[in-house]
Amino acid sequence: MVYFVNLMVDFIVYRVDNRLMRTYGQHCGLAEALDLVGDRWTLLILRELLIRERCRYTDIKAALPRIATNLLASRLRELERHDLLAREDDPPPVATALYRLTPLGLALEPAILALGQWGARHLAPADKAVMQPHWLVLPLKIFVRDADPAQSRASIELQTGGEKIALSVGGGRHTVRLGAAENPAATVAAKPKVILKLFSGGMSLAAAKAAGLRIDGNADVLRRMLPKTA
Amino acid sequence: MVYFVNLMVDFIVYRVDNRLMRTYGQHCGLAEALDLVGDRWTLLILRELLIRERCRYTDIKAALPRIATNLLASRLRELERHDLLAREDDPPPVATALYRLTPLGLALEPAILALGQWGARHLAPADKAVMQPHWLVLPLKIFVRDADPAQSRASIELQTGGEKIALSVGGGRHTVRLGAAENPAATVAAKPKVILKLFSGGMSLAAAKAAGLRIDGNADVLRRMLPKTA
DNA sequence: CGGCATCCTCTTTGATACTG
DNA sequence: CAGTATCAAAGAGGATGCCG
Repeated sequence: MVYFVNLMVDFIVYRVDNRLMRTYGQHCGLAEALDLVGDRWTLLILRELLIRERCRYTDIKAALPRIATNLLASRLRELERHDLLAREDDPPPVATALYRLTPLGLALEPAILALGQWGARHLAPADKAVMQPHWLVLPLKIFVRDADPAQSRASIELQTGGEKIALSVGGGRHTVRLGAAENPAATVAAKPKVILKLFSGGMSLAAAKAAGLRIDGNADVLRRMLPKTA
Repeated sequence: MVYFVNLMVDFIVYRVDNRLMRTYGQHCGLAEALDLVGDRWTLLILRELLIRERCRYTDIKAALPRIATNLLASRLRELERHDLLAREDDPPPVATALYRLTPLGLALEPAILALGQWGARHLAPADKAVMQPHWLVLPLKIFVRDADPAQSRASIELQTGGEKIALSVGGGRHTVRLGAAENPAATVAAKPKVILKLFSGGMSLAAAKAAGLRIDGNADVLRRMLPKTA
Protein backbone atom coordinates (compact mmCIF):
# COMPACT_ATOMS: atom_id res chain seq x y z
CA MET A 1 0.00 0.00 0.00
CA VAL A 2 2.48 2.57 1.14
CA TYR A 3 5.72 2.39 -0.69
CA PHE A 4 8.59 4.77 -0.65
CA VAL A 5 9.73 6.75 -3.62
CA ASN A 6 13.06 8.36 -3.19
CA LEU A 7 12.88 11.22 -5.62
CA MET A 8 16.04 13.06 -4.75
CA VAL A 9 18.70 13.07 -2.12
CA ASP A 10 17.14 13.35 1.36
CA PHE A 11 13.67 13.89 -0.02
CA ILE A 12 11.12 11.26 0.79
CA VAL A 13 7.63 11.07 -0.52
CA TYR A 14 4.96 8.49 0.17
CA ARG A 15 2.34 7.40 -2.28
CA VAL A 16 -1.01 7.03 -0.55
CA ASP A 17 -4.48 6.80 -2.01
CA ASN A 18 -2.86 7.06 -5.39
CA ARG A 19 -1.48 10.48 -4.67
CA LEU A 20 1.71 11.78 -3.16
CA MET A 21 1.92 12.55 0.51
CA ARG A 22 4.33 15.26 1.37
CA THR A 23 6.65 15.00 4.29
CA TYR A 24 9.02 17.58 5.66
CA GLY A 25 11.68 14.88 5.79
CA GLN A 26 13.02 16.19 9.09
CA HIS A 27 13.89 13.97 11.99
CA CYS A 28 12.22 16.26 14.52
CA GLY A 29 9.17 15.68 16.66
CA LEU A 30 7.38 18.79 15.49
CA ALA A 31 8.01 18.09 11.82
CA GLU A 32 6.85 14.51 12.13
CA ALA A 33 3.75 15.59 14.02
CA LEU A 34 2.97 18.02 11.22
CA ASP A 35 3.54 15.30 8.65
CA LEU A 36 0.61 13.50 10.28
CA VAL A 37 -1.71 16.28 11.41
CA GLY A 38 -0.41 19.38 9.66
CA ASP A 39 -2.72 19.30 6.66
CA ARG A 40 -5.57 21.71 6.43
CA TRP A 41 -8.69 20.64 8.43
CA THR A 42 -6.94 17.71 10.07
CA LEU A 43 -6.61 19.14 13.56
CA LEU A 44 -10.17 20.45 13.43
CA ILE A 45 -11.41 16.95 12.59
CA LEU A 46 -9.48 15.62 15.57
CA ARG A 47 -10.91 18.38 17.73
CA GLU A 48 -14.42 17.19 16.95
CA LEU A 49 -13.56 13.62 17.84
CA LEU A 50 -11.89 14.79 21.03
CA ILE A 51 -15.03 16.64 22.06
CA ARG A 52 -17.63 14.13 20.94
CA GLU A 53 -15.75 10.86 21.51
CA ARG A 54 -17.64 9.12 18.75
CA CYS A 55 -19.00 10.82 15.65
CA ARG A 56 -20.70 9.93 12.47
CA TYR A 57 -19.37 11.31 9.21
CA THR A 58 -22.19 13.80 9.11
CA ASP A 59 -21.58 15.01 12.65
CA ILE A 60 -18.05 15.98 11.71
CA LYS A 61 -19.15 17.56 8.46
CA ALA A 62 -21.76 19.63 10.28
CA ALA A 63 -19.16 20.94 12.70
CA LEU A 64 -16.82 21.88 9.88
CA PRO A 65 -18.75 24.28 7.68
CA ARG A 66 -17.32 24.47 4.16
CA ILE A 67 -15.08 21.45 4.31
CA ALA A 68 -15.30 19.65 0.99
CA THR A 69 -16.81 16.23 1.44
CA ASN A 70 -14.12 14.48 -0.56
CA LEU A 71 -11.51 16.18 1.56
CA LEU A 72 -13.15 14.99 4.77
CA ALA A 73 -13.33 11.45 3.44
CA SER A 74 -9.70 11.58 2.42
CA ARG A 75 -8.55 12.95 5.77
CA LEU A 76 -10.49 10.32 7.69
CA ARG A 77 -8.89 7.60 5.59
CA GLU A 78 -5.44 9.01 6.22
CA LEU A 79 -5.99 9.36 9.94
CA GLU A 80 -7.27 5.82 10.15
CA ARG A 81 -4.27 4.56 8.21
CA HIS A 82 -1.96 6.30 10.65
CA ASP A 83 -3.90 4.89 13.60
CA LEU A 84 -5.06 8.21 15.00
CA LEU A 85 -8.67 7.18 14.70
CA ALA A 86 -10.67 4.02 14.17
CA ARG A 87 -13.81 3.40 12.21
CA GLU A 88 -16.44 1.27 13.90
CA ASP A 89 -18.84 -0.23 11.45
CA ASP A 90 -21.86 -0.43 13.68
CA PRO A 91 -23.91 -3.62 14.00
CA PRO A 92 -26.61 -4.35 11.38
CA PRO A 93 -29.60 -2.48 12.92
CA VAL A 94 -28.29 0.94 11.99
CA ALA A 95 -25.43 0.49 9.56
CA THR A 96 -23.80 3.84 10.19
CA ALA A 97 -20.07 4.12 10.62
CA LEU A 98 -18.76 5.72 13.78
CA TYR A 99 -15.36 7.31 14.20
CA ARG A 100 -13.48 7.54 17.45
CA LEU A 101 -9.95 8.43 18.45
CA THR A 102 -7.39 5.74 19.20
CA PRO A 103 -5.01 6.15 22.14
CA LEU A 104 -2.56 7.76 19.72
CA GLY A 105 -5.17 10.28 18.66
CA LEU A 106 -6.26 10.94 22.23
CA ALA A 107 -2.64 11.65 23.10
CA LEU A 108 -2.89 14.76 20.97
CA GLU A 109 -5.16 16.39 23.54
CA PRO A 110 -2.43 18.39 25.32
CA ALA A 111 -1.17 19.77 22.03
CA ILE A 112 -4.67 20.67 20.84
CA LEU A 113 -5.47 22.35 24.14
CA ALA A 114 -2.21 24.30 24.09
CA LEU A 115 -2.78 25.52 20.55
CA GLY A 116 -6.36 26.39 21.37
CA GLN A 117 -5.34 28.30 24.46
CA TRP A 118 -2.87 30.31 22.46
CA GLY A 119 -5.36 31.01 19.70
CA ALA A 120 -8.05 32.03 22.15
CA ARG A 121 -6.01 34.94 23.44
CA HIS A 122 -7.07 37.11 20.58
CA LEU A 123 -10.36 35.70 19.51
CA ALA A 124 -11.72 38.51 17.43
CA PRO A 125 -14.86 39.69 19.18
CA ALA A 126 -18.11 40.02 17.31
CA ASP A 127 -16.96 38.96 13.90
CA LYS A 128 -18.76 36.77 11.45
CA ALA A 129 -17.17 33.56 12.65
CA VAL A 130 -19.39 30.62 13.43
CA MET A 131 -19.57 29.65 17.10
CA GLN A 132 -20.76 26.18 18.02
CA PRO A 133 -21.45 25.76 21.72
CA HIS A 134 -19.95 22.29 22.04
CA TRP A 135 -16.54 23.82 21.34
CA LEU A 136 -16.71 25.21 24.87
CA VAL A 137 -15.54 21.81 26.05
CA LEU A 138 -11.95 22.59 25.06
CA PRO A 139 -11.45 25.79 27.06
CA LEU A 140 -13.36 24.26 29.95
CA LYS A 141 -10.87 21.40 30.02
CA ILE A 142 -8.25 24.06 30.58
CA PHE A 143 -10.03 26.29 33.06
CA VAL A 144 -12.01 23.95 35.30
CA ARG A 145 -10.18 23.37 38.57
CA ASP A 146 -11.05 21.78 41.89
CA ALA A 147 -10.61 24.33 44.64
CA ASP A 148 -11.26 21.71 47.31
CA PRO A 149 -9.78 18.37 46.22
CA ALA A 150 -10.36 16.85 49.65
CA GLN A 151 -14.12 17.03 49.27
CA SER A 152 -16.10 14.24 47.73
CA ARG A 153 -16.82 13.92 44.04
CA ALA A 154 -19.49 16.20 42.65
CA SER A 155 -20.73 17.24 39.26
CA ILE A 156 -22.76 19.94 37.61
CA GLU A 157 -24.39 20.26 34.24
CA LEU A 158 -23.93 23.28 32.00
CA GLN A 159 -26.67 24.13 29.54
CA THR A 160 -25.65 26.52 26.86
CA GLY A 161 -26.61 27.11 23.28
CA GLY A 162 -28.70 23.94 23.22
CA GLU A 163 -25.86 21.70 24.39
CA LYS A 164 -25.27 20.06 27.74
CA ILE A 165 -21.81 19.74 29.23
CA ALA A 166 -21.06 17.63 32.29
CA LEU A 167 -18.36 18.88 34.67
CA SER A 168 -17.19 16.88 37.62
CA VAL A 169 -14.48 17.31 40.23
CA GLY A 170 -13.17 15.33 43.17
CA GLY A 171 -10.49 12.80 43.97
CA GLY A 172 -7.80 15.02 42.54
CA ARG A 173 -9.23 14.79 39.05
CA HIS A 174 -11.64 16.82 37.01
CA THR A 175 -13.49 15.85 33.87
CA VAL A 176 -15.30 17.79 31.19
CA ARG A 177 -17.52 15.84 28.86
CA LEU A 178 -20.13 16.74 26.28
CA GLY A 179 -23.53 15.43 27.26
CA ALA A 180 -25.88 15.35 30.23
CA ALA A 181 -24.44 14.86 33.72
CA GLU A 182 -25.56 12.06 36.02
CA ASN A 183 -27.04 13.30 39.29
CA PRO A 184 -25.62 16.81 39.00
CA ALA A 185 -25.53 18.86 42.18
CA ALA A 186 -26.62 21.82 40.11
CA THR A 187 -27.70 22.78 36.64
CA VAL A 188 -26.24 25.99 35.26
CA ALA A 189 -27.68 27.76 32.25
CA ALA A 190 -26.05 30.69 30.50
CA LYS A 191 -24.94 31.95 27.15
CA PRO A 192 -21.67 30.47 25.83
CA LYS A 193 -19.84 33.78 26.12
CA VAL A 194 -20.85 34.16 29.76
CA ILE A 195 -19.77 30.60 30.59
CA LEU A 196 -16.41 31.20 28.99
CA LYS A 197 -15.72 34.48 30.74
CA LEU A 198 -16.85 33.03 34.06
CA PHE A 199 -14.56 30.01 33.91
CA SER A 200 -11.62 31.90 32.47
CA GLY A 201 -11.65 34.26 35.41
CA GLY A 202 -12.71 37.30 33.43
CA MET A 203 -16.09 37.62 35.11
CA SER A 204 -17.32 37.11 38.64
CA LEU A 205 -20.21 34.81 39.45
CA ALA A 206 -22.27 37.82 40.46
CA ALA A 207 -21.57 39.51 37.14
CA ALA A 208 -22.44 36.32 35.31
CA LYS A 209 -25.78 36.16 37.09
CA ALA A 210 -26.41 39.73 36.09
CA ALA A 211 -25.62 38.66 32.53
CA GLY A 212 -28.35 36.04 32.65
CA LEU A 213 -26.71 33.00 34.22
CA ARG A 214 -29.17 30.83 36.15
CA ILE A 215 -28.28 28.21 38.76
CA ASP A 216 -30.69 25.45 39.68
CA GLY A 217 -29.34 23.56 42.69
CA ASN A 218 -26.24 23.86 44.84
CA ALA A 219 -24.12 26.81 43.74
CA ASP A 220 -21.21 25.73 45.94
CA VAL A 221 -20.13 23.02 43.53
CA LEU A 222 -19.98 25.58 40.75
CA ARG A 223 -17.94 27.93 42.95
CA ARG A 224 -15.56 25.07 43.71
CA MET A 225 -14.80 24.74 40.00
CA LEU A 226 -14.14 28.40 39.26
CA PRO A 227 -10.70 29.99 39.34
CA LYS A 228 -9.79 31.84 42.53
CA THR A 229 -9.69 35.24 40.86
CA ALA A 230 -13.37 35.14 40.06
CA MET B 1 -4.00 46.71 3.62
CA VAL B 2 -6.30 44.09 4.97
CA TYR B 3 -9.87 44.41 4.01
CA PHE B 4 -12.67 41.99 4.50
CA VAL B 5 -14.50 40.40 1.67
CA ASN B 6 -17.65 38.65 2.66
CA LEU B 7 -18.07 36.15 -0.12
CA MET B 8 -20.95 34.15 1.21
CA VAL B 9 -22.90 33.73 4.39
CA ASP B 10 -20.54 33.06 7.29
CA PHE B 11 -17.49 32.81 5.06
CA ILE B 12 -14.76 35.32 5.61
CA VAL B 13 -11.68 35.80 3.52
CA TYR B 14 -8.91 38.33 3.86
CA ARG B 15 -6.91 39.74 1.01
CA VAL B 16 -3.23 39.93 1.92
CA ASP B 17 -0.22 40.44 -0.25
CA ASN B 18 -2.57 40.57 -3.16
CA ARG B 19 -3.77 37.05 -2.55
CA LEU B 20 -6.55 35.53 -0.55
CA MET B 21 -5.92 34.34 2.94
CA ARG B 22 -8.12 31.51 4.03
CA THR B 23 -9.72 31.38 7.42
CA TYR B 24 -11.77 28.61 8.93
CA GLY B 25 -14.26 31.21 10.07
CA GLN B 26 -14.79 29.45 13.37
CA HIS B 27 -14.93 31.25 16.68
CA CYS B 28 -12.75 28.65 18.40
CA GLY B 29 -9.26 28.98 19.82
CA LEU B 30 -7.86 26.09 17.85
CA ALA B 31 -9.33 27.28 14.56
CA GLU B 32 -8.07 30.80 15.09
CA ALA B 33 -4.64 29.51 16.00
CA LEU B 34 -4.57 27.50 12.80
CA ASP B 35 -5.69 30.53 10.84
CA LEU B 36 -2.44 32.14 11.95
CA VAL B 37 0.04 29.28 12.13
CA GLY B 38 -1.68 26.42 10.31
CA ASP B 39 -0.13 26.96 6.91
CA ARG B 40 2.54 24.64 5.68
CA TRP B 41 6.06 25.49 6.99
CA THR B 42 4.79 28.15 9.38
CA LEU B 43 5.26 26.23 12.62
CA LEU B 44 8.67 25.04 11.48
CA ILE B 45 9.72 28.63 10.88
CA LEU B 46 8.57 29.50 14.37
CA ARG B 47 10.43 26.48 15.73
CA GLU B 48 13.67 27.84 14.30
CA LEU B 49 13.11 31.23 15.86
CA LEU B 50 12.22 29.61 19.15
CA ILE B 51 15.48 27.69 19.15
CA ARG B 52 17.79 30.38 17.80
CA GLU B 53 16.15 33.49 19.24
CA ARG B 54 17.38 35.64 16.38
CA CYS B 55 17.94 34.42 12.85
CA ARG B 56 18.83 35.76 9.51
CA TYR B 57 16.74 34.83 6.51
CA THR B 58 19.45 32.44 5.42
CA ASP B 59 19.65 30.71 8.79
CA ILE B 60 15.99 29.83 8.58
CA LYS B 61 16.29 28.74 4.99
CA ALA B 62 19.22 26.48 5.82
CA ALA B 63 17.23 24.79 8.57
CA LEU B 64 14.28 24.22 6.27
CA PRO B 65 15.58 22.20 3.36
CA ARG B 66 13.38 22.44 0.28
CA ILE B 67 11.29 25.38 1.36
CA ALA B 68 10.78 27.64 -1.63
CA THR B 69 12.43 30.98 -1.09
CA ASN B 70 9.38 32.98 -2.10
CA LEU B 71 7.31 30.93 0.30
CA LEU B 72 9.65 31.69 3.17
CA ALA B 73 9.58 35.38 2.37
CA SER B 74 5.80 35.33 2.20
CA ARG B 75 5.43 33.45 5.50
CA LEU B 76 7.79 35.83 7.26
CA ARG B 77 5.80 38.79 6.00
CA GLU B 78 2.58 37.24 7.22
CA LEU B 79 3.97 36.40 10.63
CA GLU B 80 5.32 39.90 11.00
CA ARG B 81 1.96 41.33 10.02
CA HIS B 82 0.26 39.25 12.69
CA ASP B 83 2.85 40.29 15.24
CA LEU B 84 4.27 36.84 15.87
CA LEU B 85 7.72 37.97 14.88
CA ALA B 86 9.60 41.21 14.32
CA ARG B 87 12.20 42.16 11.80
CA GLU B 88 15.19 44.06 13.11
CA ASP B 89 17.01 45.89 10.39
CA ASP B 90 20.47 45.82 11.82
CA PRO B 91 22.58 48.99 12.09
CA PRO B 92 24.59 50.09 9.01
CA PRO B 93 27.82 48.08 9.52
CA VAL B 94 26.26 44.80 8.45
CA ALA B 95 22.94 45.52 6.83
CA THR B 96 21.46 42.13 7.41
CA ALA B 97 17.91 41.72 8.66
CA LEU B 98 17.35 39.72 11.82
CA TYR B 99 14.12 38.04 12.79
CA ARG B 100 13.04 37.33 16.34
CA LEU B 101 9.83 36.26 18.01
CA THR B 102 7.57 38.76 19.69
CA PRO B 103 5.93 37.91 23.03
CA LEU B 104 2.96 36.60 21.08
CA GLY B 105 5.22 34.30 19.08
CA LEU B 106 7.10 33.19 22.17
CA ALA B 107 3.79 32.30 23.78
CA LEU B 108 3.49 29.50 21.24
CA GLU B 109 6.26 27.59 22.96
CA PRO B 110 4.00 25.32 25.04
CA ALA B 111 1.97 24.39 21.98
CA ILE B 112 5.06 23.71 19.88
CA LEU B 113 6.59 21.60 22.63
CA ALA B 114 3.38 19.64 23.10
CA LEU B 115 3.09 18.93 19.39
CA GLY B 116 6.74 18.00 19.20
CA GLN B 117 6.46 15.68 22.15
CA TRP B 118 3.55 13.91 20.53
CA GLY B 119 5.31 13.65 17.19
CA ALA B 120 8.49 12.35 18.77
CA ARG B 121 6.80 9.26 20.14
CA HIS B 122 7.10 7.50 16.84
CA LEU B 123 10.06 9.09 15.19
CA ALA B 124 10.84 6.58 12.50
CA PRO B 125 14.29 5.26 13.29
CA ALA B 126 17.01 5.22 10.69
CA ASP B 127 15.11 6.77 7.84
CA LYS B 128 16.33 9.26 5.34
CA ALA B 129 15.09 12.25 7.29
CA VAL B 130 17.49 15.10 7.92
CA MET B 131 18.54 15.58 11.54
CA GLN B 132 19.94 18.91 12.63
CA PRO B 133 21.50 18.84 16.06
CA HIS B 134 20.16 22.20 17.21
CA TRP B 135 16.66 20.71 17.12
CA LEU B 136 17.65 18.86 20.29
CA VAL B 137 16.84 22.06 22.16
CA LEU B 138 13.10 21.35 21.96
CA PRO B 139 13.04 17.90 23.58
CA LEU B 140 15.61 19.06 26.10
CA LYS B 141 13.24 21.84 27.14
CA ILE B 142 10.79 19.07 27.97
CA PHE B 143 13.10 16.57 29.62
CA VAL B 144 15.58 18.63 31.60
CA ARG B 145 14.60 18.73 35.28
CA ASP B 146 16.25 19.90 38.46
CA ALA B 147 16.43 16.98 40.88
CA ASP B 148 17.75 19.24 43.62
CA PRO B 149 16.13 22.68 43.37
CA ALA B 150 17.51 23.74 46.73
CA GLN B 151 21.09 23.65 45.45
CA SER B 152 22.68 26.68 43.87
CA ARG B 153 22.49 27.49 40.22
CA ALA B 154 24.72 25.46 37.92
CA SER B 155 25.08 24.92 34.22
CA ILE B 156 26.63 22.49 31.79
CA GLU B 157 27.40 22.64 28.11
CA LEU B 158 26.39 19.96 25.66
CA GLN B 159 28.44 19.50 22.54
CA THR B 160 26.79 17.46 19.88
CA GLY B 161 26.87 17.37 16.14
CA GLY B 162 28.90 20.56 16.00
CA GLU B 163 26.46 22.58 18.10
CA LYS B 164 26.71 23.74 21.69
CA ILE B 165 23.70 23.79 23.99
CA ALA B 166 23.74 25.46 27.40
CA LEU B 167 21.67 23.85 30.17
CA SER B 168 21.27 25.43 33.55
CA VAL B 169 19.25 24.60 36.65
CA GLY B 170 18.70 26.17 40.05
CA GLY B 171 16.33 28.50 41.80
CA GLY B 172 13.35 26.44 40.75
CA ARG B 173 13.90 27.16 37.09
CA HIS B 174 15.74 25.47 34.29
CA THR B 175 16.80 26.88 30.96
CA VAL B 176 17.89 25.34 27.70
CA ARG B 177 19.53 27.62 25.19
CA LEU B 178 21.41 27.13 21.95
CA GLY B 179 24.98 28.37 22.25
CA ALA B 180 27.96 28.08 24.56
CA ALA B 181 27.42 28.08 28.32
CA GLU B 182 29.10 30.59 30.63
CA ASN B 183 31.28 28.92 33.24
CA PRO B 184 29.80 25.47 32.85
CA ALA B 185 30.44 23.01 35.66
CA ALA B 186 30.94 20.37 33.01
CA THR B 187 31.17 19.90 29.29
CA VAL B 188 29.37 16.88 27.89
CA ALA B 189 30.03 15.56 24.40
CA ALA B 190 27.99 12.85 22.72
CA LYS B 191 26.10 12.03 19.58
CA PRO B 192 22.63 13.61 19.33
CA LYS B 193 20.88 10.26 19.59
CA VAL B 194 22.72 9.42 22.80
CA ILE B 195 21.91 12.81 24.33
CA LEU B 196 18.25 12.37 23.51
CA LYS B 197 17.96 8.86 24.92
CA LEU B 198 19.86 9.88 28.02
CA PHE B 199 17.64 12.85 28.84
CA SER B 200 14.41 11.12 27.90
CA GLY B 201 15.12 8.37 30.40
CA GLY B 202 15.64 5.67 27.83
CA MET B 203 19.33 5.17 28.59
CA SER B 204 21.38 5.23 31.77
CA LEU B 205 24.39 7.47 32.17
CA ALA B 206 26.60 4.38 32.24
CA ALA B 207 25.11 3.14 28.99
CA ALA B 208 25.55 6.58 27.45
CA LYS B 209 29.22 6.54 28.38
CA ALA B 210 29.54 3.15 26.78
CA ALA B 211 27.94 4.68 23.69
CA GLY B 212 30.64 7.31 23.51
CA LEU B 213 29.46 10.09 25.84
CA ARG B 214 32.35 12.02 27.39
CA ILE B 215 32.17 14.25 30.44
CA ASP B 216 34.75 16.91 31.14
CA GLY B 217 34.18 18.35 34.61
CA ASN B 218 31.66 17.70 37.37
CA ALA B 219 29.31 14.91 36.42
CA ASP B 220 27.02 15.62 39.38
CA VAL B 221 25.45 18.61 37.69
CA LEU B 222 24.61 16.43 34.70
CA ARG B 223 23.10 13.79 36.98
CA ARG B 224 21.02 16.47 38.67
CA MET B 225 19.39 17.27 35.33
CA LEU B 226 18.55 13.71 34.31
CA PRO B 227 15.21 12.06 35.00
CA LYS B 228 15.09 9.76 38.02
CA THR B 229 14.50 6.67 35.95
CA ALA B 230 17.88 6.90 34.31
C1' DC C 1 26.61 37.04 -1.00
C1' DG C 2 21.89 37.97 1.52
C1' DG C 3 17.21 38.80 0.59
C1' DC C 4 14.00 38.51 -1.88
C1' DA C 5 10.50 38.78 -6.62
C1' DT C 6 9.01 36.36 -10.98
C1' DC C 7 7.70 32.71 -13.77
C1' DC C 8 6.19 28.25 -14.55
C1' DT C 9 4.66 23.57 -13.33
C1' DC C 10 2.49 20.48 -10.41
C1' DT C 11 -0.40 19.42 -6.24
C1' DT C 12 -3.96 20.39 -3.06
C1' DT C 13 -8.19 22.40 -1.98
C1' DG C 14 -13.02 23.90 -2.72
C1' DA C 15 -17.55 23.62 -4.75
C1' DT C 16 -20.79 20.98 -6.81
C1' DA C 17 -22.98 16.98 -8.72
C1' DC C 18 -23.87 12.34 -8.36
C1' DT C 19 -24.27 7.28 -6.36
C1' DG C 20 -24.87 2.80 -3.43
C1' DC D 1 -26.14 8.67 5.34
C1' DA D 2 -21.72 8.18 3.64
C1' DG D 3 -19.33 8.83 0.71
C1' DT D 4 -17.13 9.09 -4.90
C1' DA D 5 -16.33 11.84 -9.24
C1' DT D 6 -15.22 15.92 -11.54
C1' DC D 7 -13.26 20.27 -12.46
C1' DA D 8 -11.77 25.05 -11.51
C1' DA D 9 -9.06 27.84 -8.35
C1' DA D 10 -5.50 28.51 -5.01
C1' DG D 11 -1.17 27.08 -3.08
C1' DA D 12 3.41 24.78 -3.04
C1' DG D 13 7.95 23.63 -5.26
C1' DG D 14 11.76 24.71 -8.19
C1' DA D 15 14.59 27.52 -11.19
C1' DT D 16 16.25 31.76 -12.14
C1' DG D 17 16.87 36.76 -12.13
C1' DC D 18 17.42 41.20 -9.83
C1' DC D 19 19.32 44.57 -6.65
C1' DG D 20 21.78 46.52 -2.75
